[in-house]
Formats: sequence, C-alpha cells, structure tokens
Amino acid sequence: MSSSEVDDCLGAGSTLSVAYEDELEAQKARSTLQLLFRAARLLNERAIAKTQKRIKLPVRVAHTTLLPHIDLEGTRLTELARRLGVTKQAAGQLVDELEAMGMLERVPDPADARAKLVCFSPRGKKALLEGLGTLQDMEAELEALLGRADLAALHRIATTLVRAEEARADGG
Amino acid sequence: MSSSEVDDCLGAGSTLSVAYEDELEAQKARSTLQLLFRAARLLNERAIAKTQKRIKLPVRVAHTTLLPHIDLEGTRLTELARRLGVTKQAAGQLVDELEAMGMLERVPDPADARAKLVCFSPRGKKALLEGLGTLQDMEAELEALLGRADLAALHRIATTLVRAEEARADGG
DNA sequence: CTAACTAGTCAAGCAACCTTTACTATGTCG
DNA sequence: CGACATAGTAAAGGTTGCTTGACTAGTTAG
Repeated sequence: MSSSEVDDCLGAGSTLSVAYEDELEAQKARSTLQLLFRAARLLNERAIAKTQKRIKLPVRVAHTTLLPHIDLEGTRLTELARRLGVTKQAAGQLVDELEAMGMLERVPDPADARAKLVCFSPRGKKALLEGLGTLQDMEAELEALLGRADLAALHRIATTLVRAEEARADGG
Repeated sequence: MSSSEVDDCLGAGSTLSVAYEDELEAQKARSTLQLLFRAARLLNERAIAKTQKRIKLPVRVAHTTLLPHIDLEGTRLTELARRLGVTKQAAGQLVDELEAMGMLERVPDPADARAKLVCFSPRGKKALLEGLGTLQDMEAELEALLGRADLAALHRIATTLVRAEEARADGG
C-alpha cells in the first residue's frame, strides 16, 4: 500500500494521512477483540448453516436467540420477552413460528389460568439435541485444530468473559 | 420420542424426558462454542454502544460490517459488494449513508472512468481510529480481567480460528 | 364486589437491510 | 463501427424483527 494511492484517494495527501494509515493498520492487526468477533461470527455462520441442513427447518437467528431462554419445564411468554429484552408481542411471534415448526408447544400454566408455558415439544427437544450435536461436532474439529489445552483455555476464557459481561449488564 | 408430550413439558415427565433434560443441560454447560458466541456477542454489543457514544454518529451494524472491507487506497463499489456478499445496490446505500455522515468519500477511479473508489475521508479515518481506540480501551479491561497470558492466548487462538475458517470458506 | 393489574393476542406500522428490475455511461472485443 | 459486458445509480418492493395501541380473559387487593 503506497502513500501515493492514499493521496490520490484523498485528493490532498498529507503526512497526517500517512500517519493515520500506519496507525490504522497497526491497530487493526493487533486487536484481539476484532479477531474474537470475526472468529465467533465465522463459526456461528457455519454452525447455523450446518444445523439448518441437519434439522431441515427454517430456523433463523432470532429463533436461536430465543431458544436458550426457554426453561425445560416451560417459560411464560412475558418472562421470555423480559429475558430477551423485547416486547411480549415480538417474543410471541417467534414462539408462533417455532410452534408452527413443531419445535415448541404452549401449554396452560396450572398456576395461572391466564398464562401459558412455552416449552419444547418432544420434536423440539430432539432438534435441540441435534443442534447441540452439530456444535459438538464442530468442537471436535476445534480440538483437532487447536489441541486439547487451547480448547480448554478457550472454554475457561470465554466463561470468564461471559460472567464479567453479564455481571456488568446486571449491575449497570 | 413418542411418549407423553404435554406431560413431559409440565414436569410430570417420563424417564425419557428426564434423560433428554439431563443431556441437554450437560451439553449446554460444556459447549465451548456457545460460550464463545455469547462472549463475542456481549462484547460486540458493548463495543458498538461505546463507539456510538464516542463518535456521536448514527453508525449501524451494517456500517461497521462494511468498513473493514474498504481498503485505505479505496475500493470500488462492486468489489465492496462482492466482499460483503450483497448486491452493489445494497452496498451503495450503506456507502451513501456513510458518505452523508462524512466518513467516506467517492473519488473517480483514474483507471476506469465508469468506476469510483470508495475511501475514507480524513474525518472517517479519525473516527475509525477512535473506534479502534474504544476497542483498545476494552482490551485493556480484558487484560485486567484475564491477565496478560490469557489475553495473549485468546489472541493466538482467535487468530488460528479466523485463519482456519477463512481457509475453509475459500477452499470450499 | 369492583377497581386495578397482569398474561396473552390481534392489528397496524416502522426501520433496517436486502432484493429485483430498469436504466445510463463507459470500456472492450470482433 | 457495433455488440456486448461492466460500473454505478434509481426506484420499487419484500422480509425480518421489532414497536405501539387496543383488546379479552383471568387475578388480586381494598
């Protein structure tokens, strides 16, 4: 990357722009966070594609965001919406779609006749297991790629990060 | 998978459903990938919020996805669209918006009178540096949280992962 | 009992992000 | 030159993922 090209681009090249260029490149290269984001995004895309192929359902990102918040004993829609940080109407639509796919079921909450518990259907549990199975397959790949020690380190570091971020979000 | 249905869900479950529950919980807990995705998502959300506060521009996710694909010497819209995997019209709209914010500029490509090079304006480079500065601040936090050795390990592991995923994407 | 609250649904609408279709201007190849 | 490909723009529209507002049915406190 020559500075003359940058000068062309700006139409008024200066040493300042060259300094920016150097600094940009340097920072880009060493940003652990950017690397982390990029790695996670690439792996996530592949995991979703792989899972879709495996369970053959039009599961979208919003659905996969929803699923981990559903307790196995069932969760009320309002509670689900609260956990997701969206309105109950928005959560309801996602549940509708997953229900139409046969992944989820709405059953009456015995404790409150107004409420329903959103829970996994038998098929949903099976699909979830298969989805997690996909992740396990990928994790096996990762172990082959990184080695057992680094995979364990990644697990430990990710756990620490998640805990810290969640504590920050809760505390303010 | 054909036994009681609603009953499982309500917690009056059969041994089959209990087995699923156990397995689900176990897999959820140990999935390094899920942890990685979650950590990256939480950190990314915080980084975008922080950067927005800092540079005071309505930069959206699509914009931050676009920016890393712009070479400092300038990149043609068509090439940008190809790298993003979207149509040139979609890429064009994002460039329009970033141009309106003063982040980007379109300059004629001296090599082809039809083409224009999308490149950073001086202000855009400054904003980019500040955005990266935000990441650096967060990385300093991370070092305090994880320790220098783990931060370095994370950097090394993320680099390996990105390289492997990109090689996979290129190769097929 | 009744007033206020809560769970869920229905309907309309909006912003973000992308597409398809159609077009102009320029470059390239015979 | 003439046919065709390519860079970019313009306009219209679709999908996703959310919102607000209005409503029904059931719960709870005074």
